Amino acid sequence: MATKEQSQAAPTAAPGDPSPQEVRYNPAEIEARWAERWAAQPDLYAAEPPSSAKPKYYVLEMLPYPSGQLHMGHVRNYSIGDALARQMRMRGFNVLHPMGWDAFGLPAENAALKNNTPPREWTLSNIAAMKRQMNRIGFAYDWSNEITTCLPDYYRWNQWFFLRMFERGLAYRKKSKVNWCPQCATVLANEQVVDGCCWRHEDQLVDQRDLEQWFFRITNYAQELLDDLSKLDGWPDKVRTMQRNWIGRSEGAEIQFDLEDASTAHEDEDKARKPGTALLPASDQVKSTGQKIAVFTTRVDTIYGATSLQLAPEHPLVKEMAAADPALAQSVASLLDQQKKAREAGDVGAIEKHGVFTGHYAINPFNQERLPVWVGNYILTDYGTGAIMSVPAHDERDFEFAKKYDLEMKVVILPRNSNTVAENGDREPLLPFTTEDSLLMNSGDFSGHGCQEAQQKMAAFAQEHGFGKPTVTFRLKDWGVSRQRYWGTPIPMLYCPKDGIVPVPDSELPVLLPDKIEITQQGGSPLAHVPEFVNATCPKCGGKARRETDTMDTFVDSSWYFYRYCDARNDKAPFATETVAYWFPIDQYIGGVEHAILHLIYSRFWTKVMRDLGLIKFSEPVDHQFSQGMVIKNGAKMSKSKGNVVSPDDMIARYGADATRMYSLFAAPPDRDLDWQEDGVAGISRFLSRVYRLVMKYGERARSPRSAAPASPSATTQSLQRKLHQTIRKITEDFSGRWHFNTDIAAIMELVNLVTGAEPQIAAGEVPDAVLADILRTLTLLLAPFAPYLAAELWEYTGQTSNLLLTPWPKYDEALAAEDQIEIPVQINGKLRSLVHIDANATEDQVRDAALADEKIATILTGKEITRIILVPRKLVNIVVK
RNA sequence: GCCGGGAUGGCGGAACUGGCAGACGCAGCGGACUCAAAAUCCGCCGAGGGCAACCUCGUGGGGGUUCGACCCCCCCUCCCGGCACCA
Repeated sequence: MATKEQSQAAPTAAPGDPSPQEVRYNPAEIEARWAERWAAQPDLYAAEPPSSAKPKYYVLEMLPYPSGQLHMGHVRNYSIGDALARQMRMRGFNVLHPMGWDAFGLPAENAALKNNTPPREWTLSNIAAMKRQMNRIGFAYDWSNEITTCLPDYYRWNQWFFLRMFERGLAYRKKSKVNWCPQCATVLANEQVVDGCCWRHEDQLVDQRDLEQWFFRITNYAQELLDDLSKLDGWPDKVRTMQRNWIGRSEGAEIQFDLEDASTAHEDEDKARKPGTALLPASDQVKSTGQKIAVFTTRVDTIYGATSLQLAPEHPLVKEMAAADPALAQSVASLLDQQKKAREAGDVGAIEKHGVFTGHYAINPFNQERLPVWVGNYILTDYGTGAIMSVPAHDERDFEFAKKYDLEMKVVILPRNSNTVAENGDREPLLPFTTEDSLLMNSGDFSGHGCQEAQQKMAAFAQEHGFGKPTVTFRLKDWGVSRQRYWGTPIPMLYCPKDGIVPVPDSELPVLLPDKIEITQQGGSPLAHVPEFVNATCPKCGGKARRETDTMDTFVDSSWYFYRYCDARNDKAPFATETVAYWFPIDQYIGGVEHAILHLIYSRFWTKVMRDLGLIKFSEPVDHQFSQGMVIKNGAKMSKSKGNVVSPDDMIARYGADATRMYSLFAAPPDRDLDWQEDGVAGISRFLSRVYRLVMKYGERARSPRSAAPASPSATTQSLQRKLHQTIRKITEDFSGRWHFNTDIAAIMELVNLVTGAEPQIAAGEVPDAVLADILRTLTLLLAPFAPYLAAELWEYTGQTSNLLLTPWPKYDEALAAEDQIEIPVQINGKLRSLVHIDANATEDQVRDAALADEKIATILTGKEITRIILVPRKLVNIVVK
């Protein structure tokens, strides 16, 4: 692929002996020329089919939303992946390195409103622009597998999966309270609500609305999603911890409390409204209403300390009670109102606790005590059963609440090493003692047991007697996927007056998203205003049916896109099973940590569903996951609102793509935040310029070596070769896991500095041309993953005609890399006092003798008594004296 | 509050397994080249002291383990990220 004409077309690349002034690194010219050559070979970076004899390697970067502009975060993400993909290819792997577009989503609709541009056009032109940018930077993508999620050949498979999930009960419809963003005019998943606000509109408080919605039953997989985290050794602990917390497994017990019949419960209304005094044993006359209140607790061992039940304001029983009690209805309403106001005032997390006594009592099944039933604003509706038993003595929140409303507290847990209540204080708060070394008291037959033991016994007891059971609760909730938006995948469902909810038959897929639609700001689903879309025929009865007008959450698109990359043009199935079996799991996935819980949980869920559908045979899609740090500037994440955005285009125009991407790898290790400093890019550009001039200067000697290697190499030759092989070793080892590209680039700089420093010796003929040629070519190969344009240019200049991308990665020679002389620090009492130079193979005795013989050391040691000498082979000598 | 991650020169960072703290780059200073500037090249560049050889101090703070600690242990401060009334 390298042609003489092209390299000679470069004004600075004329062979001969250009003087330094004439040779100038011109990235714009070099990069434009190579970009053109690469563009002419569309399959340059294509993966080989599964029949390839090479081992496979799937490197994946998170696909971008096509906003129209790459930002520095993308550049960093993709530079990491590209360096890896290029190196793995040079190391002989069959590399799949695809790219695509997460192309559905709200911004397209907003743009449509603003500029009157159809979302499809807007999106596709953004994609074209970003693809140009990516090619300009020189990312080695296999575009033959490009996917665009907003096109029917992709989203039809979203619909296909939806139908499969519907068949298995994994997609279901229910009316539920959902998070509603007034600005987006749509529902948000729990994962898209941040601090009570919309993830896209930081100041927009999320409303709660009751809507019929489609859900994916991700909770069916909660335990497996949790368990499998421990197998993901190639994932950062941070991400695994975040997912573990998000899934939020709690072991405990569910206990049923009988609700007392209000008509017989209390004769004295006043007394009833002061529930603190009402903790009486249930008398025989008390009748159960037959209604039960189920409570979830992780501390059933404290149940003898329960002094009330607390229901969430939205609890169904509260609604029932309020219906019969206008005063209560009013109180509950004001409770909710207060809560809403507090949230609007910006309170997130815990707000002040309020509660209302319902006038009802429930019976503690363990001791038959009557417990007043309250409504508490601190009880979460959608966690556990939406009701708790309140144990003020041993729970901080219950304590706070009980103090405020003057409810009784009963101490039932004592630390093992104390005997009396007094010793632990009636002091406040009587907070939960650690369960390991505490015992139950005042707990009937369970008194004296350790907490953990009691928890098991009491849950079992409840189960035996039919009023409870051990249970596990998850924080994770089912994934609400309905969105009242236009620009998304239509949900392939029909509503027939006769047959109810009817799935669209596979043969009618895809349900096409209509192109012609007027986007307006009115609430609800835009598709509902398109009669051609809404009006359909019921496949069961042939009568009129109405189409579902909501579209799918765009996280559906990204939950399985990396499977489609393996077989993107398949029109019979989402992918061919064998092809995916070859490429999966993804060897390395790289992306921002902001996707640690949303995307990375959904896609794990999707994989497990696909396994259960028989499409794949494994349970986890990603072998190694890497979360790169953010790109920040002046101490803040780059953002339009902060005005600290640096445009990749600017950087490329000024310093070239090589310098820009290389700086993004040099300025910090990839997992840490990167502080963007333009002077640093200039520094990399200077370095590349030095490399360029060096190769230009000696390229001719590399092309046609005149001097052969002499029998015994000069000291300069040896030191250059040593450094060269040390550098190959360092970078090769680093790529297999450590990924400290910043120090790899620094190592290349050191090598270049050493060669530059040896120019007088090179000029004096001390370094044979063959060695020089080897150094320059190897340097070029080492540079290739980081600065592919310059590497390609120099590779050709040194007379190589092979495709750099497929040229084998250099191998290092341990013998050449080995130091023959080493420097050993000599310490006295741990303080550095001298350095001795000694043969690398010196024995311990020789090292010790050399250290003691050292002039400085000998002087300091005069008159001192040596008590010990510590000798670390090849590392140091430490002489301990009195 | 809970769970992660972090704090090293003027700045970004290096030191891989407890063994020379500050690699590499940026900024700065001095010099060469130039009529001059840019570019390039060479030198210096943690703090304090000393004419110098050198000495002392130094990795957020305090303690500890060790012949030896940026690294391990205990306590504390601050910064970043995630979760947050999850019973």
